[in-house]
Amino acid sequence: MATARRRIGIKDVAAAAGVSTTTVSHALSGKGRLPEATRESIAEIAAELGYRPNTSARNLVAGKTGLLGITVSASPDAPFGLGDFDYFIQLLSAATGAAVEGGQALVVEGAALGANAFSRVDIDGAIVIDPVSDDPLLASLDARGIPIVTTGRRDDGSDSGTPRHWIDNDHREATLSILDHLVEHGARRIGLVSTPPVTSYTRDAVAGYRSWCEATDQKPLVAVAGGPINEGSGFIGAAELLDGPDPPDAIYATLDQLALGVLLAARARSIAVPEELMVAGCTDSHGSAWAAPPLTAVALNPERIGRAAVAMLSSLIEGREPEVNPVMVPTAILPRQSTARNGPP
Amino acid sequence: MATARRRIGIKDVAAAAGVSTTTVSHALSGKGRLPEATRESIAEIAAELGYRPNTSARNLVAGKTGLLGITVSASPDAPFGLGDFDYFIQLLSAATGAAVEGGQALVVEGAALGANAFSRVDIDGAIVIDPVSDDPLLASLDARGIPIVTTGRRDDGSDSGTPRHWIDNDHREATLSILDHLVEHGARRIGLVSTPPVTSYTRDAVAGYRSWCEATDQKPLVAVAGGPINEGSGFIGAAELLDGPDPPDAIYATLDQLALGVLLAARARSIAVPEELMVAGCTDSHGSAWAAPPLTAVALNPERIGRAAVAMLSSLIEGREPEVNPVMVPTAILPRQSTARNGPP
DNA sequence: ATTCCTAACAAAAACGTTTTTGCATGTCAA
DNA sequence: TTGACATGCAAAAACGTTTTTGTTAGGAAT
Repeated sequence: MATARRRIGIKDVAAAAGVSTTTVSHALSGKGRLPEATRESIAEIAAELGYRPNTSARNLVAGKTGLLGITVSASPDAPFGLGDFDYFIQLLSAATGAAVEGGQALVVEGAALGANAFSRVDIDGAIVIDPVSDDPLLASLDARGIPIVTTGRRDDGSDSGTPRHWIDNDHREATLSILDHLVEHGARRIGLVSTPPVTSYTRDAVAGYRSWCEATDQKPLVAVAGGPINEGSGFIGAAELLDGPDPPDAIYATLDQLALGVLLAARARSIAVPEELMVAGCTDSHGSAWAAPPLTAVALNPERIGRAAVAMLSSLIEGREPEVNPVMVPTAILPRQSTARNGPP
Repeated sequence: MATARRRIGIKDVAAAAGVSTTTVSHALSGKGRLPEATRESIAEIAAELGYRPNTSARNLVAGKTGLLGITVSASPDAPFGLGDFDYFIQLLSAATGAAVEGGQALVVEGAALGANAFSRVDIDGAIVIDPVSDDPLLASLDARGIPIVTTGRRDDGSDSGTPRHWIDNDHREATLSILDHLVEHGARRIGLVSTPPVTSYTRDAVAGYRSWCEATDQKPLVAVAGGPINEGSGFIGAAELLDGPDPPDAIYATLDQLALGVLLAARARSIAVPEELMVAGCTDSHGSAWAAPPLTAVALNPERIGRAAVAMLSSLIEGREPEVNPVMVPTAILPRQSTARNGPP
């Protein structure tokens, strides 16, 4: 019954409209010189017939693949999966949504691939999340001439002349404001637990913390959690501070996973949170929200970051310089019980 | 300095090898009739030149888009995001990985799109996760003649004659074994908290539970948690059982989120877990692992499901009937503290 | 010696678009 | 009245493959 009907092509539209394929193409793309009336009538016929242009054919003449790539940069010392962090999930979801809405296909590559990412599938451009210092992936993409948008700034020693495009939060500012938040709630001595400074957000947070220490005339109290990025590392980092000669009464961790580890370290020592120790982390997550007690977090707006990255990359691929670059996405503090020492959060 | 060099095409290879493009194509694809020696030498030259076939051109002649789609089916009454469930994330990661390894591009569509999913981006085939009854998306894909692999079985009343392809766990068996696990650990009265039976896994779990009740001569004790799938619904469902005339001393929830809600309900009533109430949930997640106490879970192996789905869909697209269909993926019980009433989990 | 077959390759068509070039026709200015 | 120029459209080339259809040379069979 259901006649296996051919897909409607530009030729069918042309035939139906009594014009050439050239004219249809021009009418639909807005190029060429055609009277508005012709354009409209052709567009109408195309819509009636349910014409959908063949993407492969388009890509072929455009010399594009029609694919955007997204991956997260990873340091070889600290491997992790895309699903390990709520932040990535939210960013990816948003990016995926934005791409699909724009009729673009976005392919996600796992983190563990290093420079081999995007070697199997050809892409028109790439979004690289949180680039670590001198990631060979970036060099490889640069060499292939593939446009890149990073989420967080890239740092490869010599600024190689190529213009940079990125989305970022103001992590320095965010750090200052969470420190203020802690002080407001009664903190007297604030320690920092961070990952090694391989990403711009870590460097920014540490820089913010140090400048705050200088301004308030305190000695920085920093633990760098090496190894895998998880609760265990946070636990160890927190232990270093809590068991040290100058234990803090508040800790800010540059990642939610670390903050959860700090919470565990406090529990192991029967230190009451937030009464004896306030804890806050960067990046909100299910884990932070459901922790005991719930963790105050710096929200980074990964949804906006993801959408902005796709938009910026699309511009680049079309050969337009993006209107705004870099894009700065605002942060916000989500006050929860873990910092509610004086009254409600 | 870096000469912006053209991309190597099949013509370049042909020229370098002193043969026609036809011969190169045949040599590389294994088709046509060529002596092995010629094939090899051409392959070598192609590799030397770094030849990579243009995907768009290939797709154009093949009449394909080169894209696989994946989305999760959602009931309009219970909307959720892709990132809401660890299960999806793990499945998606695995599917993405499998696709990329196979040189395929997989595009992820959000859940909230309903039948509109895949209307913006053309795909060669689709993976639909946990299809809900009579999802219009499936009908729409069927109508467009797009091959479908489902994760979990589809149920659309009349079996419409079209052959079905799916990956699944044996949820009935899994349910029986977790019930056994609970009994072994001292449960006397086991209740079930489930979502409405719109997916095959829910129907299977409920069916398993009911047959177990029948076999053990008990009256089923079931709470159906409507509305959004989250801890709140689990809380309400658990309340219904715990505050009822026949309160259970163990609850199995068909989703980890519900199980977390059960935990909260127990805490709200000062019911000790696992001493007074054992709790287990289907699907492992970060939340389950980090809950207080950690939740015993039925692991579903989403990684294997995701990879199998991509493999099966690829077969279908190439026009081959998959070797195994359906694919059944084994489950396992992850014993944790929430069911450790008698001795260690 | 002719015919027939096969091996080894090449020429050309096809896929569905976009883009470039070309060709009428009409309008306006000189 | 003749060029110059704009307008409205079509023909044809191009994108990089795969696939279909030849073509040639050589060997075997008659």
